Amino acid sequence: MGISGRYSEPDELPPLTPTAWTILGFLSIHPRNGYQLRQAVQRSVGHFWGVSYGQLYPQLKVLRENGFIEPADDDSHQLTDRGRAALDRWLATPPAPAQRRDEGMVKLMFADHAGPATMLALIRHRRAEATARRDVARATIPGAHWPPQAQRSSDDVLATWLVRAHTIALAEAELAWCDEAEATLAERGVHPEQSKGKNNAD
Amino acid sequence: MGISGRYSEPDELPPLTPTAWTILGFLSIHPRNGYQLRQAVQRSVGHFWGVSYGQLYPQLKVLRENGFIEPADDDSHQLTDRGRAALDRWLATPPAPAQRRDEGMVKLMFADHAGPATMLALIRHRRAEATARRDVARATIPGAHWPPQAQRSSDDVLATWLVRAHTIALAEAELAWCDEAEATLAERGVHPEQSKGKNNAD
DNA sequence: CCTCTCATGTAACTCGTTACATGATTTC
DNA sequence: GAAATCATGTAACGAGTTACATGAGAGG
Repeated sequence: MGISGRYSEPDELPPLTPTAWTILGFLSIHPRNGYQLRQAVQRSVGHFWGVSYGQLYPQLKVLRENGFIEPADDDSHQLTDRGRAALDRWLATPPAPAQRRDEGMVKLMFADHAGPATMLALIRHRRAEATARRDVARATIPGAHWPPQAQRSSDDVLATWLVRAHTIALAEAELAWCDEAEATLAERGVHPEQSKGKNNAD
Repeated sequence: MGISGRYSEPDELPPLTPTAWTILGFLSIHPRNGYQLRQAVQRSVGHFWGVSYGQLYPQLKVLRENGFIEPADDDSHQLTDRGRAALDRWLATPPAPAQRRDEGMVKLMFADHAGPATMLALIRHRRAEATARRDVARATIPGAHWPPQAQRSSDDVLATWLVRAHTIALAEAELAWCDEAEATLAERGVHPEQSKGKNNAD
């Protein structure tokens, strides 16, 4: 609880969108322009947090109006003290429950009706996506994300390592589930070659 | 994918929202009214697919206008043949990529700056949510979801079993990650009591 | 010169949620 | 007869995406 610092407004946070806070977070590592910001988000948290240009520039404006960021020497945006303090308070509040929107899982829910081929196709689609996610995360070299002049030593590496490990762990769990699911289907006599649709490669 | 039947429109799907298709999917199991529909969705796919009342009734209307559902004897909605055919085609198309909106992970990304206590709090919050998810899924008895008169025997059970297994698998992976994360923090001598670290290499 | 990447923005739109409004029926 | 649950809807709002518009600078 006890935040002791006093700023122009008390303990409460301004009602920024989660995306605005995310932007603020990325700027807390080092100043960037909008374009670099977008790239950094895509690269590091891309598959559990998206920021489109349609959001990015308006939100940057909002952050500027709140006095949380200011223009740096070059054309990049940098955190102000107010911004840093606000970010800290945001980080200390419990996160909103994670949301998922998993259409593939919904389809699976009804796919038995459409036939085992459809079911298998869904599982393989999922496997392909999980594999890609895992491989991208594996290929990521921790600590090599940001330009050297902005390195903030081992702590940053820890955070990115945790995020990366999370991505890999969930992807692997997904893959294990795919194995299990396909095995269960096979057990029940369902095989890829059998039945209606031969699935063209997707 | 050889769908041979001919309906008033050719192979292409009408541009329904994913939510509308989901509703159609649930009605393909057995007729329900809006209220029951919502409950079923919440219970079975609640944490990767939400349907609010603000969407539900308008989408039911859309489905009705498309001739995909019709009123049953009681006040429930039931699938038409057209509806069933459309559902099958939808199921056969590749699912949209799964989306996530995981604020907790984003916070973690910047939490080292705010201090190890914040980091630990985030991990524990995540652990609590994952535990709850896993336990709810575990407590679910497969096949007991829907009224007996509508049982469609083993296939439906398979689908729900797969979904349930998926939920449990991902939740457990999340928990394993929490263990690992906390262990890593402990290894580095990071404990909740320590306050904000030294940063700023610049 | 043309194309690609960098860079910044806006307008229209979609999807979805929250909060509200209403009333019937059941249960205590 | 009060409260809870069942049941159906709508209006206002919010967040985010897509597509568009524009232009600078670099490299072929």
